[in-house]
Amino acid sequence: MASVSPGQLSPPAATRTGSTREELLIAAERVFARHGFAGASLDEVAEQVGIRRPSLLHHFRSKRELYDAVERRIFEELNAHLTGLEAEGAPFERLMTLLNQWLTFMVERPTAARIILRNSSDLISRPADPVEFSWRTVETFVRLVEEGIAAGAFRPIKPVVALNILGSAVLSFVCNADQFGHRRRYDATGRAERAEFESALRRAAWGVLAPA
Amino acid sequence: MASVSPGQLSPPAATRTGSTREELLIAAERVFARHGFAGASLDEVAEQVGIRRPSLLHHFRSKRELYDAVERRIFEELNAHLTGLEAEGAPFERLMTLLNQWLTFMVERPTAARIILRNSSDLISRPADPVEFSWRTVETFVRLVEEGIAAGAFRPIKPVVALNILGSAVLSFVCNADQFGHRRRYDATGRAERAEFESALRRAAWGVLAPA
DNA sequence: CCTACCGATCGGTAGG
DNA sequence: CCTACCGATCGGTAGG
Repeated sequence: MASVSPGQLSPPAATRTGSTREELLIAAERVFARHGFAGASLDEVAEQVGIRRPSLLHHFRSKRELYDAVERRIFEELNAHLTGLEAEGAPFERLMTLLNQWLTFMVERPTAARIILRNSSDLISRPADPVEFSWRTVETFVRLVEEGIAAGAFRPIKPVVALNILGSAVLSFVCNADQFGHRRRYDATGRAERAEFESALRRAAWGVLAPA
Repeated sequence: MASVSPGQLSPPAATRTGSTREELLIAAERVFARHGFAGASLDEVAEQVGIRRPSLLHHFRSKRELYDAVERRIFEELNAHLTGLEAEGAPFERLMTLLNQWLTFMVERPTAARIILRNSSDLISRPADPVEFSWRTVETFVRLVEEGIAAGAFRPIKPVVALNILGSAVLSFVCNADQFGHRRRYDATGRAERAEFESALRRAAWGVLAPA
């Protein structure tokens, strides 16, 4: 399967690291994040890897399949990034650990944040169940909230209400850095900006969840 | 300009209320909300009004111009929907008035919520300044926060941080009703659901803004 | 991994 | 307001 065709250029990835499939997923995440599913073109993805579209379609049989693989990969790596949630800490601290790990992941990977946020605004992107890939992420959050309620540490709130407020805040912080006009632009990767947001997010979470 | 062509059917809008331009804007908002800018087709918009695409392009010279008109209309009507903000109430109550009016508007007009939320995930949709249409809405929120800070009623927080958390919460509440899987589906127009969200949003806002 | 090709759909224009 | 048409681009396939 090793290619020996002479016309191989592969300008983007110097020294050709990783498998072609992996390179395609990375390029596709970038392209889907920028243009959305409908606006993305397979030609652009293939070009970034230095191959042609039919070769891409040898690895992924359709645009939908490529998109699904990108999304699955994002949530797998997000979940793999989580640690310390099973510990015996206080429910609120465990929830903030989760939120801060989400935040770290999204800040370092804004393409993922864009793709996940778009899931909220795209009605029909998912043919079947919209949680096909995100359910584990959602369940982790919901479980922490439910355990906190059961322990009397949180008020009895519907977990998705808290998720709507706190989860979308993380995504918006990352995605909106350039969306409020040049006068209000900020750097989501900046230390001070992150610290201010993290502390505001913590206070929001406490307001939402603190027992009455 | 009154059309007398015999092939006129106009099945969607019975009794032909409103101008064609107005009908096009309504249909376009629905189509753009569902498919996004790239995924929307002018044929679908025209068909919903009972005309052909070239006739649509007589009213709006391009897809971009149509989209811009939809977005401008949304923010105009959102701003027109606001009342009681100049009153002499406490800063926090004025801010909650604003947020609750946003919430009412978005719940009653989920197509607008979807289009605005997509502005966060679409990087390149706006050629020039991303706040071309939303700046007045953003400024209203920012001003209320700044006045609250000046009055000592709020802690000194960067207004966009509060906007990221509280504004996106409103949009997510409306847009995510069906995005957490059928087991966690909710009705964003329901009285109880709204009441629970509104109270959680208020507590989140207080957590974010309350003086240290 | 490629070239060559397919049908479908797109936004937009010409002209009346 | 229409029909007819334009070039461009799309996802996907054939075949090697």
